[in-house]
Amino acid sequence: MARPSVEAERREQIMAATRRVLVTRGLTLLRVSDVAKAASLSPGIIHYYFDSKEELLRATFDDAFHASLDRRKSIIAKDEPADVKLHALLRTYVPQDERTVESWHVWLQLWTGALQDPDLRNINERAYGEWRALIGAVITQGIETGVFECSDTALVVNQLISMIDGLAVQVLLESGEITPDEMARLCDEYVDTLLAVDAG
Amino acid sequence: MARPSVEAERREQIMAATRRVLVTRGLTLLRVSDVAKAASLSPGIIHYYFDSKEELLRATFDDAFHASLDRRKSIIAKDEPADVKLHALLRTYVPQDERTVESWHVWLQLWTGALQDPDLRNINERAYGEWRALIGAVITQGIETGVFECSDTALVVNQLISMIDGLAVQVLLESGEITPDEMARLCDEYVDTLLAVDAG
Amino acid sequence: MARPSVEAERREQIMAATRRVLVTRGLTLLRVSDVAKAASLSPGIIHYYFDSKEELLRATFDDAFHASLDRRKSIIAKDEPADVKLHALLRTYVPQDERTVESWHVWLQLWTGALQDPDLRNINERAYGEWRALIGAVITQGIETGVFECSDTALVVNQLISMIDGLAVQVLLESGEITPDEMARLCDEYVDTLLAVDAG
Amino acid sequence: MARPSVEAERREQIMAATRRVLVTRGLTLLRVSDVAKAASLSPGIIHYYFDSKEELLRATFDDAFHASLDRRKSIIAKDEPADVKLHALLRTYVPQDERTVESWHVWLQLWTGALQDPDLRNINERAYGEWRALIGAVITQGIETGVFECSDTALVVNQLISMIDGLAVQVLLESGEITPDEMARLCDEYVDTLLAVDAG
DNA sequence: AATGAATGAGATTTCATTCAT
DNA sequence: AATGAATGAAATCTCATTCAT
Repeated sequence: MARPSVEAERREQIMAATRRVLVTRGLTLLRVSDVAKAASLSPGIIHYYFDSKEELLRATFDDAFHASLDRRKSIIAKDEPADVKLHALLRTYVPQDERTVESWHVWLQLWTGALQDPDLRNINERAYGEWRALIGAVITQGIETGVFECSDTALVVNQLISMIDGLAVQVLLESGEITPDEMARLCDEYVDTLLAVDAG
Repeated sequence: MARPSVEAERREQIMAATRRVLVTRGLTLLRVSDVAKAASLSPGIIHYYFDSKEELLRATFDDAFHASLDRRKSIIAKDEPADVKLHALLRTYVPQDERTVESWHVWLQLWTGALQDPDLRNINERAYGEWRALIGAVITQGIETGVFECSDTALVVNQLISMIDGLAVQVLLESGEITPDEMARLCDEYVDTLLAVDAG
Repeated sequence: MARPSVEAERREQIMAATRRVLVTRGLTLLRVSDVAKAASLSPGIIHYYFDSKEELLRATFDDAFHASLDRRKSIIAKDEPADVKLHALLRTYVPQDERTVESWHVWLQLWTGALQDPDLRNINERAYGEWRALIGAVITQGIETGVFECSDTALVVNQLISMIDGLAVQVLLESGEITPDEMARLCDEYVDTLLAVDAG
Repeated sequence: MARPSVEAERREQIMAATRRVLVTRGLTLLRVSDVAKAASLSPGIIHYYFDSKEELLRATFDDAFHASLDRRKSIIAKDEPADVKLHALLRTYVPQDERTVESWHVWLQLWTGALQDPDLRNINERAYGEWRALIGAVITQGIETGVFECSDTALVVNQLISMIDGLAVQVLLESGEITPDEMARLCDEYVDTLLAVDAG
């Protein structure tokens, strides 16, 4: 059997390096040579696998979004009560471990890049669609199983997702007020208040 | 009599141009020569008033934050019921008019810049402190005058601000789901639900 | 009586400032604005008195040379024995006091400038002609009055002047070996050995 | 087999070009792009091998000093009488051939650069230490073999070196009086007079 | 596949000079 | 006479991209 193409592996290696450089230097200061160094490769080879710096970034953003989604999908696939799953899902958004911090950095850089780039806006749009569906599914399941009560699921989903985004930014910026724990608490409280069965 | 120093005026002119370029090109693509052109000035003069590109951006971010704050302060200084003022305040955050869109662009670029720059993180930290105080004051006034009911003001303030931030991002990215109107509705609903007098 | 033109005074003020900047920053790094600052004037006025930076430097070099010469002429005009005058003259070349150090800085910058500029080479040529005549006159006087003995005055003059130049460079460069005192000693010894009456 | 690193060769190529530009334009007017053109390279590559213009100049000065020293060492290593070697050595300092002229240009630029730069002063200090040792060794050898007579070797060495420096400056500045031949004669006469065996 | 040297366009920054006041 | 703001050409330096090996 032919050895599986090194291409996929090398592309992943380069995108992983790109994510790390996005954390350490940000989109504005990112150089192709930084990525090469972070991947322990030569600058030249980057352009063998990616047509341009722009293409590299687009691919990295797209890849990061799919990886994030897959991670979350595995949580809601579990056979557990909806409220347990929702709180577990919320935890995965708190930038505490290195991987989550990295994901958020990539995401913030995507936002600013997307302000000027329709392709990146497109990635953002698809991503948010998926996330709304994901969280919406858990809430719906909760309503059906009687652990949640909610008259406007879409509204809660959008409020919750935007709250998560805004809180994550402050955590990343090392806000004294919004620590990772406080972010978790604020999200939990929102869910408990808005979706409580005996709220009425 | 000495003519009034042109310095303050010229600095403001350059920072206004910087804000416009931040909207059209973003932080990553912003060139000093773009700013000069936008300000109808020669490239050299930018460095006469700002030591470096970095310094120019820092000053622009700082200035934009103070201007934003002043605009909002004038709203809550008015002699109106707290709920009216709160909803009016929320409206000022919806990126609908050009000035608000510009403010949000500047703010998003500040976030990503701040991820790598302690000075910018500092500006963010001060800004959020002020905004929490501002919104907190309106809610407190509402509680005292009986139009709001709330057991944990700080929690609501933080949830509300983060929700605004997250929603604004999606509006700027031209999300099909989160339009300016929808952003306004989501904020209004949150306030009406969480601070309603007869919520219990 | 009309107040004497401010022009001569202002030109001297600017050239003095130029000399100071030549000491602190050197020819390569000298900026017109540095000179203006050192003279407590605005950058614009420099070009009112000097057509260009080049002209300013040429004038400064020329002026410095004449001032140096005048200072030395006053020494040999004194009514003293030739050997006393020669040793006194040698002392004035040792970069010990601030004015002499400044003169030498100006002179070294003239050398490097002159390597590419015929006008400056011309100043150098005239200056060395004058200095040879000056020192030659003292030695001749010494021979006539019997305190010196020398068969080739021109040779000694040229050896002595070049030695002074080479030693001054090392003193300015803070050589550990060639201190100001050592420079003085080396010059004195040369004169005492080469011009001694009973040398034969 | 790995091709031999191009780095050493390229650096030497660039420093050689730098020396040529120092001759034609001098330190003040030297541009990185001039060096690139003189080396038949693109401007960008200069900064690939040297961090900055300043670093390039420092390296060039350092390299030139070592090359000069090596050239002279090969002379005194020969098996010849000390007086022959000393006169041969003196000849190498007369700016007659292109290479010697270039060396002196570089050296004069080093002096003026060193007036403001401790690193360059350090190079000068080391260089003069070596040169004193070199000439001192030849004179000592001459004394031991009976061709020279001298009671204070250090004094003669310092007088001779400074005389060489001062004379070379005037030759470079195309003095009518100090031609290359006259420089050689003045040095020879000094040595013959001061080190003559039957001087006493 | 991979390297890393090389290119060259373009960015920031500097600064002599000009000019309105 | 003098200021200092403004210009604009040119300098240093950066870096995406190419290419010979």
